[in-house]
Amino acid sequence: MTDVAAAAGVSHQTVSRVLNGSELVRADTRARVEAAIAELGYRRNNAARLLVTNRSRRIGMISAHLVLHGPSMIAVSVQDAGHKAGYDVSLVAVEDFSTQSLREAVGRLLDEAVEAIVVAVAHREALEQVRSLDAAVPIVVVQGVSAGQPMAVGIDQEAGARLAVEHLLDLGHRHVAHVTGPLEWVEAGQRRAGWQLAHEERHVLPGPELAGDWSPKSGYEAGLRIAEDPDVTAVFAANDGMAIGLIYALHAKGRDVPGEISVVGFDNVPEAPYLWPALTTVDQEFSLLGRRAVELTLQALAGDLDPSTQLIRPALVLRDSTAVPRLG
Amino acid sequence: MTDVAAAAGVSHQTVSRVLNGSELVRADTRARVEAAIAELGYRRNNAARLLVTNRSRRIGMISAHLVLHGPSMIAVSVQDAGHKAGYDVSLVAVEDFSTQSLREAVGRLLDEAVEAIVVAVAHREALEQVRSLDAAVPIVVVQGVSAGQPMAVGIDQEAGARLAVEHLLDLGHRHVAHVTGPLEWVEAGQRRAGWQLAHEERHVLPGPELAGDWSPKSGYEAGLRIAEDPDVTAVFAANDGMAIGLIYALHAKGRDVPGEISVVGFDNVPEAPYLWPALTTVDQEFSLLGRRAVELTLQALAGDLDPSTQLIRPALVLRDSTAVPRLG
DNA sequence: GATGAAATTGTGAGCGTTAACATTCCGCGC
DNA sequence: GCGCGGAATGTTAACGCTCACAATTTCATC
Repeated sequence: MTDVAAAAGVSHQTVSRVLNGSELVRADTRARVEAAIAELGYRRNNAARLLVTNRSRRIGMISAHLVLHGPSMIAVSVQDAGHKAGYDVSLVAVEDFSTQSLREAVGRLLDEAVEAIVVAVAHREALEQVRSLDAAVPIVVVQGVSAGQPMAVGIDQEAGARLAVEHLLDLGHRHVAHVTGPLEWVEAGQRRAGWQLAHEERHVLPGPELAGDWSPKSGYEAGLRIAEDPDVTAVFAANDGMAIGLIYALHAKGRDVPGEISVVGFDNVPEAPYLWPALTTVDQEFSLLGRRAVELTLQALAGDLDPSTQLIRPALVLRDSTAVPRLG
Repeated sequence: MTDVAAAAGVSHQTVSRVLNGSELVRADTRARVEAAIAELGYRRNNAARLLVTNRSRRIGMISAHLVLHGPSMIAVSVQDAGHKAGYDVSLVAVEDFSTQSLREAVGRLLDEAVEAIVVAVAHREALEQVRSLDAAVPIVVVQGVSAGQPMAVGIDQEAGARLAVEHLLDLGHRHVAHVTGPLEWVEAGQRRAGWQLAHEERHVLPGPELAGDWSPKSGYEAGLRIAEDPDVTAVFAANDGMAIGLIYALHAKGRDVPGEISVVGFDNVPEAPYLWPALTTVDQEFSLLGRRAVELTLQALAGDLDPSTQLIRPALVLRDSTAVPRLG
C-alpha cells in the first residue's frame, strides 16, 4: 500500500480511501491512485483489514450429507445468495453429529472470524447442540426447522407431505403407506407427521410405515415388503431416491406402477420427470430458501433478531406415478 | 492474548508458544496457560496471525455446475481431503466462464489469501484462462484434465468411454450411437474421443452422434430420435442423467431396453442400480481424486511442481441395461 | 485580496499476533 | 561459591490496514 501511495504521490490514507470508495477524493487523485494500483498489481491485504475493522464479511455454514440432493441444493443456494449480498460463505461439512465434531466445526468457523453461522443440519440433537454451544455470533437454522423456532427459515415439510398424501387419498386410495427417512432427521419426522395428519383429518387409518434411510437401497427393501402386501395401493416415499428404489422393487415383483400401486416422492430431483413412470413428487424451492436464509442472517447482523419462523410452502408436481386405484 | 498472559502470569509470547506447541515451555507453565485459555474462552485471532506469518493454511477451489453429480462429488472430496490435511478449503462457484467472472473468482480467493487454487471447471476455454491469469499461487487442475498437462489430476475419461463402448461391441453390437455432453466441456470431448477410438480400433464405423447437454431432458430428446432409427441397437450416453432421459424416451416409444437397445451411462449415480432397467455405467472414484488433488497441491506448496499428469482409471459397472443384440 | 468554511489530504496510533533477539533462571562441575 | 551453558521466559518491532484527528488546499464571498 505504501508503494502504491508513493507511486501515486499521495499518502497511504488516500489510497485506503480510494479502495473503500470514499467520496472525499478528488477525481484526478482517484484516477492517479487507481492507475498506480493497476500498475503495481496491488491487492489489499484482507487480514490486516480484518484485524482493524473486525468485520470479516464472511458467514459460515455447517452442512452434512452434501451428497444428498436437498443438503447440496441448500448449500449451493446459501452460498450463492451470500455472495450476492457481498458475503463470503465458508462451508464446513460435518460427518457425524458428536458434540466433539460439531464443536470443532463451529470452532473452525469462528477461527475464520465468521460474523454469523448458518446451520444446515437436519439432525435433531445436532441442532440443539449447536444452539447450546452459543458462539457469540448469530446462528440461523435452515434445515430441520419447525414452526416457532427463532432465527430459522425452512420449507414446510409437513405441508409438503400432506400435499402428497391428500393427493393420493383424493384419487380414492383407502390409505397410504409411508417409507420414512431416518427419524433422527427432523425432516423425516415432519414428513411422517404430515402423512399421519392427512389420514387423521379424514378419519382413516394410515397404511403401513416402513423405515428407510434416504438411500435408493432402503427404498428398494421397503418396496420388496410392500409388493407382498395386497392391501397397499399407494405409497408416499419420504424422498425421490427411495421412491426410485421402491418402484424398482415393485417392478421386479411384477407390480405395476401406477396401475396397481401409486407412488409419490419428495424433492423433485432433476431426473424425476424421466423416470419410468415419471415421478409425482413434492418440489422444494431451494433457491428461495437460500435467499431467505441470507436475508435473515443479514437482519440478525443488523441486530434485528427475528423470533418468527419462516416456512416456505412446497408444491406438488403431478406426473405419471399416481393413478386412481384399480377396483376390487 | 494479553488477558490470558496476565491471567497466567506470563508474557504474551509464552502464550503464543503454548498455542503453537513449542517445546520450550515448562510443563507447569503450559498447564497454567492452558487453564487460563480455557477459563477465558480465548481464541487466537487468525487475521493477526496471518498478517505476520503470511500463511493462511487455506486453499481455494473454483467450481461450476455444483448441481451435477460429478462436480459436486469433486467439490466434496477435495474439501474433505483438504480438511484432513489441515487446510481450509474455500469454494467459489462460477456461473459463467467469461474472463470477467473467472478473474473475479480468482480475485475473491486471492483476497482470502489462499495458498493455492484448485480449479474444477471442465470448460475448455475457462481452464486456459484461469491458467493464463497467473495468480502468483500454484494452480492445480482436477477436472477437464488431459494427459501431459502439468499440475493436474483427473479421471481418464477416454479410457472410461472405451470401456463402455468396448463392452457393447463385445456383446456383438455392430456399432454404438453416442449422446454427447456439451462439447465445450473437456470431459464431453474426451468421452466422445474414446467412443470414436474404440470403433476405429475395431475398424468399424461408429453409430450416429447426438448432441446433449448433460440434462435428462437432452437425453430424452436424443432418445426420441434414436427410437426412430432401426439401425441403432446400442447407445453410450455421456452421463447417467442423459441415459435416464434416453431410456425414458425409448420406453415411451415402445422400444425395449435392453431387449432392442442397450444403453450405457457414465457416472454411476447412486440411483443407477435402481433404475428400470438397472443402468450399466462407468464409475469414477471421486474420493481418490480429491485426495490426489490435495496431495498434489501440498507438493506444489512445498515447491515441487510435478509436471506429470495423473489419470485415475475409471471402472465399468455391469448391470441390466445392456444385452446381446437381438438377431435380424 | 482577505476570510472562512468546506473539501481534500496527511499523520500517528493501534488492531493481535509472531519473529528475532535479549534476558533471566536453574542446575552442574569445579 | 563461582561461573557456565542451556532451558525458559520476556521485550520489542514489525505485519498492512483503518480510525480519529490534524493539516492543508480550494473556492465562494465580500
